[in-house]
Amino acid sequence: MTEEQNHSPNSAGDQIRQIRIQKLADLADKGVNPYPYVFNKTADAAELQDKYSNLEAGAETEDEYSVAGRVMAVRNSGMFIDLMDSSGKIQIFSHKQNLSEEQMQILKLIDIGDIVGFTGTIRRTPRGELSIKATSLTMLSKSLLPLPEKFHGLTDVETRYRQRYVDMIVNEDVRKTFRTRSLIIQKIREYLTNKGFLEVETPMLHPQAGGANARPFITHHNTLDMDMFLRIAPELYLKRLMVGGVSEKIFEINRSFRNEGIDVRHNPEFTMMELYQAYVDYNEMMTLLENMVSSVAQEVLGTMKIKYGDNEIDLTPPWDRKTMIGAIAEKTGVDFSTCFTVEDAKAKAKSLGVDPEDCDNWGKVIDLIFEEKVEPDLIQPIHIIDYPREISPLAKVHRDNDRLTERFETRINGWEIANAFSELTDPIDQRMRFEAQMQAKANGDDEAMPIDEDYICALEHGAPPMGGLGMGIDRIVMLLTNSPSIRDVIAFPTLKKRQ
RNA sequence: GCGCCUGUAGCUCAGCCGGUAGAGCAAUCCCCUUUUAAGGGAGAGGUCGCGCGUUCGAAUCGCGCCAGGCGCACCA
Repeated sequence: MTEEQNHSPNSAGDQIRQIRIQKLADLADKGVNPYPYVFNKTADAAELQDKYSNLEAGAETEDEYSVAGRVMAVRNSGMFIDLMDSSGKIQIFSHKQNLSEEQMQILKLIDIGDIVGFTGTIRRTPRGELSIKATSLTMLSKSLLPLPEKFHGLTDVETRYRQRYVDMIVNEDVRKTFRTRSLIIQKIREYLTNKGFLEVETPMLHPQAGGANARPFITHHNTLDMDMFLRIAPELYLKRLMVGGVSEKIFEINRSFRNEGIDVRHNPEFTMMELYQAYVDYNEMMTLLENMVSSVAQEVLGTMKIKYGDNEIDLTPPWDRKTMIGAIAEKTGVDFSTCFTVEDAKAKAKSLGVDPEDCDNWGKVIDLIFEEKVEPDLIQPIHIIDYPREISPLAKVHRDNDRLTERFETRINGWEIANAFSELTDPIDQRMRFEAQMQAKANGDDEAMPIDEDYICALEHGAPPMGGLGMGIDRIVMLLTNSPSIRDVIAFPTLKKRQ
C-alpha cells in the first residue's frame, strides 16, 4: 500500500508519521543510527522467563544479558517497557540511576513499535515481573507508523489479510499458527524421508494443464511465444519421474493453482503434497496416510484427538473405510451396485431428492448423490473407496469391478483432505480414459482433462505398478490449528487489488 | 456469478426514524516516577469507503460503484 493511500495529507496517521520522522533527525543529532546493522543478542525472552521462573519477587541478580525485540508497551514515561521477541515477552526496567544521560535522552525517543536492544541485569520486581534492569539500550529500528491498540488489537479482517505483518505483530495466535504450519510441513517431510521417500520438484509452468479437473491460470512465455498454464496438479510429472526411476518412492510439497472460486476452504494458490510409491496399491496409501497424519498430530500437538470448532476428531489409526456405493446404500437405502445405466441411476437420484440434470454418466450421478447425501456427516476420518471409473481418469480399474476404480478420498471434518489411487499404468487404457475426457469436454465439461501425449508416451515406456496420494496441506494445517478459514493458514491470501 | 451483512480518527467502537461528528487506546505537551490495559491534566487529530441523487440541509434516506466477511454455486 502506498503512503498516499494510507495517509491523506494532514490525517492523524500522517501527523504521527511526521513526528516520528522528526525523531529520526533527533536521533541523528545524537549520533544514533536508527537502522543499524547488528546487535549481539544473548538471550530470548522465553529462555529468561524459564530460567528465572523461581526467582523471588524483589530479588536482584548480577546476571547480565542482552535482549532485543519490539516495544509493545511503555509505562511510567519509559521506566517500564514490555519488549516482545518471537519467543515471548520480558519487561525492561530503565532507571536513570543505571543509564547515562545520553541513554536517557534516547529512551525518550522510543515509541511503541520500535525494535530496541537492551543490556542489563536480571531482577524480579517487587510486583513479581521478571525484568532486565537496563544499563544500556540500542535503537535497532525506528518505526514510523503506529501499531493497533494494545487492548483490542487488530480485528478488521481486511486489514489483517492485507497487512498481515501488522496482524502478526499484534496477534500472537497468528504467529503461532504460522509456526505450527512450518512444523507440520517439517514433520511430514521427516516422516516421508525417514520412510525412504525422495523429495523432488516438477514444473509449475505446464504447456497444458493436467492431473486434475480444474480451470487453470493461463500465462505467456514471451521468448517461446507460447501460452503456458500454472499447474493445477504435479501428478503427471511425478509419474513421469516414476517411469524414470530416480527413486521408487518420491514426493513433492509445493503450490498448485486453480482458477476457481475463493471461500473458507479454497485459495487460488494452495499447497499440496503428492507422493508415489512403486509396487504398492491404494490399500498401502490408506495405511501410509493415516499413520503419517496421526503421527504428525502426535508430534506437533502431543495428541491424536484434536478439537476443531465444536467437533472432537480422533485421528488414531486405523481410520474407517467404506466403499462409496456402500456408504450411499447405508445412508439412503439405495443400492447402486445393482444399477447399471445412467437413466436408472438418475431415476434413483430423483427419488432421493437429488437433481442429476448435469450428469451425463453413471459415475457422475453416484458422485453427486454421495456429495449431497453422505458427505456432510463425515466428521471423523474416513476413507471413501472405489470411485466410479468415469470420474477417475488416472486411476486403475478396480480388480474386482470394472465399473469402479481403485481410488479413495479421505475425509476429515467433512472435507476432502486426500485423494489417492492405484495409479493407472496401462498406456492403452490411459489413452481411452483421456479420450473419454475429451468427449466430456466436447460435451461442455470445461474442466475435463486434455489428452497428454507425452505422458502416454512415458507410460508406454513402462511405469511400475504404484500407489499415489495427494494431500491438501492447508486443510491439514487448518485442522491441526483449529483455523476456521484457509486464509488463516496462508500468510498472504489472495485478495482483490484495491482500486 | 447470485444473496445477506459490513466499511466513521492510526486501532477498537458509539452516533444512523436527516440539523455538516464523539469516546477509549495510540500520538503531542505538562504532572507523577517501581509500573503492568500505570495514573492525573491540557490540547490536537476526521474528503464519516467512492460517486450521483432526494432535501433548505445527508455519516444518517435512495441508486450505482469499490473493498471485505458469510452463505450458495464451482472446486481441493
